[in-house]
Amino acid sequence: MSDKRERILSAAETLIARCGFQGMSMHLVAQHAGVATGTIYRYFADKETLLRCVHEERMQEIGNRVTRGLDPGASCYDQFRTLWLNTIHCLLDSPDCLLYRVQYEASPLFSKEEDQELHDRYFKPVFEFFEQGLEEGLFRELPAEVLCGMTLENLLLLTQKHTKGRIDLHEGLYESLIDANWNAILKR
Amino acid sequence: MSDKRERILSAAETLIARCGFQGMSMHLVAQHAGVATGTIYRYFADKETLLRCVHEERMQEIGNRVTRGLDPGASCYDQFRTLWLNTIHCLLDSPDCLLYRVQYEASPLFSKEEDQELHDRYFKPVFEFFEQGLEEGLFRELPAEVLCGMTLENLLLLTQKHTKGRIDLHEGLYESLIDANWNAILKR
Amino acid sequence: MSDKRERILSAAETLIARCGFQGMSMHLVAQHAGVATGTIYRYFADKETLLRCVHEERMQEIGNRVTRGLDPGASCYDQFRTLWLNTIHCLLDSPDCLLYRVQYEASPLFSKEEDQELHDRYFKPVFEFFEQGLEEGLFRELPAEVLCGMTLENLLLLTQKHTKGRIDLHEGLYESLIDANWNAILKR
Amino acid sequence: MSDKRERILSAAETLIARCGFQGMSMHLVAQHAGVATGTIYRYFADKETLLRCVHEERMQEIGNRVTRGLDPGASCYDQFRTLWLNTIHCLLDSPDCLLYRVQYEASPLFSKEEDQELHDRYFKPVFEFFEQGLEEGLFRELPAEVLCGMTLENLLLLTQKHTKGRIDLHEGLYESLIDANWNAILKR
DNA sequence: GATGAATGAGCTTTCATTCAT
DNA sequence: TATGAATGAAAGCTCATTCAT
Repeated sequence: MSDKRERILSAAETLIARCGFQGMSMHLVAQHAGVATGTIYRYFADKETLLRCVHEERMQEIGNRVTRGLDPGASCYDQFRTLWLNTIHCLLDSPDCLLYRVQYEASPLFSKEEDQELHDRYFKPVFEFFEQGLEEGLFRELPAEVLCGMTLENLLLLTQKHTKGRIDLHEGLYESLIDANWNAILKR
Repeated sequence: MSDKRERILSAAETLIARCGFQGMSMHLVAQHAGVATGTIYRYFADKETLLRCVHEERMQEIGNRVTRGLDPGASCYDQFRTLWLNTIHCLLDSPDCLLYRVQYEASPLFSKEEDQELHDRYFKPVFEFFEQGLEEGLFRELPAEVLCGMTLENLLLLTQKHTKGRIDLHEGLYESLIDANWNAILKR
Repeated sequence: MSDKRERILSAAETLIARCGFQGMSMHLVAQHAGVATGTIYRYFADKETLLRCVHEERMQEIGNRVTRGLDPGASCYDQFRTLWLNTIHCLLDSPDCLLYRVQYEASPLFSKEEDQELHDRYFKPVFEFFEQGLEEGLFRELPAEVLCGMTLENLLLLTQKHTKGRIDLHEGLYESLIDANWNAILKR
Repeated sequence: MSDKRERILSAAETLIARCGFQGMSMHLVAQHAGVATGTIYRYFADKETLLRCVHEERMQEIGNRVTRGLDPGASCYDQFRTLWLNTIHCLLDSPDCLLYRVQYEASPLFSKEEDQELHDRYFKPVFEFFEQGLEEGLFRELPAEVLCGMTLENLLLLTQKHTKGRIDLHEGLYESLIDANWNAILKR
């Protein structure tokens, strides 16, 4: 039953976040998942493959959460709010995912091509939103990737600071932050 | 002679950048530094300590580069431009440093307290700048850490995208980016 | 149905020849035989037993081929020719079999007693031939095993050299080789 | 001190002979040699390299023993006797070496080219002897490799039978065996 | 101080064998 | 009977660390 596959993936994610990429030993993953070491290899060819699968699964999940409820017919600003709030909720809910992603992308496993493909697959609606705003002449003439980086991925840094305890990201700040990010990309 | 200490630190730095956090073995460091394996342990208690020292060195260097030429007497906007340009140059010059930092901060070595201390020590002028702007009522009423995150650390993401080849960060974009970041934090 | 037993034995044989003694995994055998892993254990107690059975099958087959067409009523020299030609044809036809046997006999599986028994069972006519020649006073007074070793098993070495490409064993050499081997054992 | 290298090689050889090629684990080798597992890897890159080194060392040793005291000025028959006696003594003295060699040559490690090179290096005088006999018109017109196989390597089989307890190779048989082998290759 | 050979715990991975279905 | 997912001992190998020189 694929229940085991899930448990292995989940155990791997947790351990990477907790012990770092190096600290994630297959033995530990097996223990946390409640299976024998050999069992992991029934589901994943090797450690690298397991790591890649964790990555892809998480990317998909994040993509889904960030674009949830996005209505292409709504006003540009409303769509922006939806994306922004989805993003911050997603990031605050699963801080492990941050630690994991950052390590994955810094590791030798990571390849530009694969990354591009995953983004295209799971974050397409996000980029389409920014492209649309550009076409309407609403946003600064900067690549959609840049606009996205300055307003949404940006939140990765803030939530990391929050997790580290250096800032306190409470709801009271959201409106000001949304406004700040919106003003950053608005054409003047 | 502390010449050896320097060579060890430098070798470690190079190896982390080249082979990743995991690829940096003490044996390799010794070889690159031209010393015996055991010699490293005269200068650093263990691998963890060596890694921490490399980290601190890097933080100091980056702090220096980012605040270089910052004139507290200049106009707020001019100071902002200086910080912004210093930051982007620093990040584009040493993309390895990004990969390194990200791995370090995600690793179990990293502690909030130590991190706070390093920031206080090496990035004080940066935070003082934002504090000053806040006092003058020029910036949005958000924590200095947040303002800094949205405008300078923000560039970490953009340069990472640049390195990955997903955007092209040429000088032609700088003015628009500075303007975007400046507008983000300006009180309205 | 014992059809499965046959398929398992055959798969094992093929795999040993192709991948070597070490490369033969039970899983692979099962796959090649088109049965489940566990099924093998219905027919053979364990890997060792399977290996022993493959060995015995091979010995029997070789025994059959070597003694094929041997006529106890024919002249001693004619019988010798028959054995010699059968042997070289058998060895050249299945060079894998050599590699297999050599590995088997060198392995801890191999026991003197078992080996003796197999020889008695499958190569009896060969030894009887040499015994008969001895009784007739035709051959040197050496143990039949020695006579056989010097003239027939001997060919194992030559065919191995042939397989390794160090000599070229073409039919043109056969008469001279038969003559050489015959002269070796002839009493003078 | 290279004392350890010797101990490791020797332990490996013994274990291969005793437990078979597969039974020789690096852990066991380390134990028998009285060193730590990691120590083996200071002297040999990996298991394969260790195995190759054992092979080469033994080939050299056997080459030396077989050609010991060979006098190119002596009569052809005397030289033959020297080679023959050297060979049988060498083979009977170190039966491990047989088990080892046979397994090595049957393994995937073995390459024709490497084998050829080792033979050229360590058994040159043996082949030169047979070549000389051929030039003098003394021997049958068969490749030197074949003549050597029929008379000397041939003894490998006999000593194996001896070790297995199927024949008893005592000195009383030597003269008859030498004569048999000599007659086999002599031109008539 | 400096060396680097030696250590051995710990890593990833394989595979003969079992057993619930 | 037959299955094949699951097991876990054991394999080859690495590397942070020590210590006799």
